[in-house]
Amino acid sequence: MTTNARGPSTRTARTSRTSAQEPSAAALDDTDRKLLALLAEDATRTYAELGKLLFLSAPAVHERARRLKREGVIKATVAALDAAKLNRPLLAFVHVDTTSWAVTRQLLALQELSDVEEIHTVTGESAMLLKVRTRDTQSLEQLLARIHAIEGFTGTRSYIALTTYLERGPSSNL
Amino acid sequence: MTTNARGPSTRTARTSRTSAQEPSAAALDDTDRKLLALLAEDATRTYAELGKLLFLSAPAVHERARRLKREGVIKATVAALDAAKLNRPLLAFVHVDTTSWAVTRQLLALQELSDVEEIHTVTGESAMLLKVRTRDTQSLEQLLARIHAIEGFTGTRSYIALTTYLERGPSSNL
DNA sequence: CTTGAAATCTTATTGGT
DNA sequence: ACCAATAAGATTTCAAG
Repeated sequence: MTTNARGPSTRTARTSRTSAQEPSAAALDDTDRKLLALLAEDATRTYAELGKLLFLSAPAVHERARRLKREGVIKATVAALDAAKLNRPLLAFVHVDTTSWAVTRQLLALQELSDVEEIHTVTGESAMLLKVRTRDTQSLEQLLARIHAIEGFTGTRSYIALTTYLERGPSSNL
Repeated sequence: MTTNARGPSTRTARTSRTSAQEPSAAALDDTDRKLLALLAEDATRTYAELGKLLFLSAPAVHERARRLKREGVIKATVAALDAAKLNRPLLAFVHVDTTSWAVTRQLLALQELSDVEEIHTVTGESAMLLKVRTRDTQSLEQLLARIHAIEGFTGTRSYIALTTYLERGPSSNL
């Protein structure tokens, strides 16, 4: 009988149907979450390196990664670009107050603009929230002018970011 | 003499010093921007495939990608995770009104929480803006309670996202 | 799941145009 | 600056325990 240094009773939570998860939520064990955290930080690591960090073999890591991609937990592997280096140092959050929800469709046309990073409908006094990144204040003004050209909203309020202390994607809890 | 189908006079804007760019901005030509857009969308493509799309050879693409990483335009290559699959379906933007800037330091401790995705100081009536993603409204309430435990702020206003129509990172203009 | 190994593909480099 | 070809390395897949 061989002693297993990395835990003989590693239960896989995936196979246990103890609690019915929400429809869109995936069943993940601690190793999955640790792997996701590592890949969310740097996806260029080799499976051998990941295996070392996770105390697993390379093929095992590969299989997990494949499953997570297939299940959609990993949506994509993308390059994270530096906005400042792309001549977009000005980050702003724009609240758009609309009178009717019909205006929403008009605002969706803004996703064509590369200045616009996020478009959400939100609760509260404003109906929509935009995260935009422009070259300078003039570019921001042009964008606001374009929004103002659309009929059916009360106005906009812009919050310009002075310093960004943290900016990352969704991370797994562990 | 051979006819070059992909444009014989492809000027490289990199070598021309026509306009003094801002210190942190990198000099990029159209091919660079197109490459960045492709990598920002899907970084798992092979250099051969990228070469096809850019009408370049694999080594040429590789050299450009290497330079862009070295210059910091490409900060990292990361896995984009699905927040809903990670049991974080609730997205909210929290405006924090503070009386003094000294409170900023306290709020920076929040970056330890995996719920918090972004922390900015902003102009306008509120001093700080947080982008948070929680499992449910109760988790959001706990987070807000933690913020309220800090002294020296007027209050918070939360905007809960109902639908996210667009969410992407910084993209290159072309 | 692990180990080991083989096949395939990608990446990195060299020299040449 | 790009291309072609080579060399090196990684990923992926398979088999056996």
